[in-house]
Amino acid sequence: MRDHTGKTKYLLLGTMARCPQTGYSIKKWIENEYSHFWQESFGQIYPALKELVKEGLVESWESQVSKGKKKQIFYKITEAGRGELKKWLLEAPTIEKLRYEILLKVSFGADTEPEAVLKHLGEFEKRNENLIHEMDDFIETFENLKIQGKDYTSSELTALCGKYLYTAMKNWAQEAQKIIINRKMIKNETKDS
Amino acid sequence: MRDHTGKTKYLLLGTMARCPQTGYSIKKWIENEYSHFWQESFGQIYPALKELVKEGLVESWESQVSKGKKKQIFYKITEAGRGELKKWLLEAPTIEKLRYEILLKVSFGADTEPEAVLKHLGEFEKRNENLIHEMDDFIETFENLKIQGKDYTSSELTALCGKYLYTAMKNWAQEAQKIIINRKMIKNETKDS
DNA sequence: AATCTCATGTAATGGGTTACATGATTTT
DNA sequence: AAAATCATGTAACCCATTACATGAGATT
Repeated sequence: MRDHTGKTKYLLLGTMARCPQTGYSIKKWIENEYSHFWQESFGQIYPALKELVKEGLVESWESQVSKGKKKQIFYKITEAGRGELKKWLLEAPTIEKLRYEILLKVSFGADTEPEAVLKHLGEFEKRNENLIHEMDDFIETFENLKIQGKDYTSSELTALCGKYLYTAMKNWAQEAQKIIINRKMIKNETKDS
Repeated sequence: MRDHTGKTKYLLLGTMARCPQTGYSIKKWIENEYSHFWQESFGQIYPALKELVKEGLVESWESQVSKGKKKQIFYKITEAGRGELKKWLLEAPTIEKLRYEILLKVSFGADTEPEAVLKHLGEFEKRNENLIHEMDDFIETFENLKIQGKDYTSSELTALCGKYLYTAMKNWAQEAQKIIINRKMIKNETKDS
């Protein structure tokens, strides 16, 4: 009885905890809400949904294929599903493994290709700056919605995490550029003297 | 002529750019130097090394199996290998995909299981705090080595990135806990009144 | 008419970890 | 003598992305 789905299963259950979903709506939801920290493809989602039905954690039904309606399969979390979700929520999250290719390039190239590395760092800085703005916009939107009485705490927390993370990366990129430039200057001085 | 190895290839070339290595020494090197931002398993490293030899990017030789010496296979980067490494260094690094399971849990659980989420966040905060200290120790070590004339810029840059990142995550975790607690209090007040 | 988005799905491939196998040498 | 570390490697498995296939409905 293996799993085939890793954490996908719980992500699906989590989105369904709010309201019934289709595979497609879940995909869109993840893209909007989590794309910065999580991603799922259709190749994962559709088989995982079927698996969840088999396990009795969700129920499904097809939408009436009447005029002007395309086929849709809706999925709703069951009580057993809520139990499974809660069980997972109580477990300690696994420690994330990061893979920042830019760090490898900085690491290997700061000495041999400083110009290229500086360019990468500059672009990295800019990208993170843009992401910070994105997060700010998100947060503002949520603030406005909150005034209208709706609750967007969890979306806000996610966006806030993004803001902190991207700010850190932007600042690091700036600092790293300074260090590399400094080092280059020292080298050149030594060479000249 | 496919690749089978993703970025592993370049990591191997990068480590060999400094000095010849064995598969084992590369593994240890990565664990010490990059474990926070990159990881490779033997199952990746050994086949990739053979592939690199086939491609003419590295040369290999076995150490003499004389008394008190176990078999080791050394790998040295070739000129073609350096060319390949440089080519990769000039390319823009791919955008990293993050997967923070804790964010999913915060997202799904802030409402239904606030206590569990607060616990996760507390542990996340502590873990990141420890990592900050680790990074500080690294940086200090490098500073001392620098006084002795050695160059550890790239290691320093990596550690600095870690410091920035882990600090951001620690701060976010603190902030997130505050927000959740606040929200719980407001909810309870509303209920009481 | 063409194209875009909605909607569901499968197969191939890629990339990576884990478990296993083997054996020497070093440390306790 | 036992355990840990050094050292190399393979096979199984897992997880995920990408490409492909299909077709309806909406838009340009």
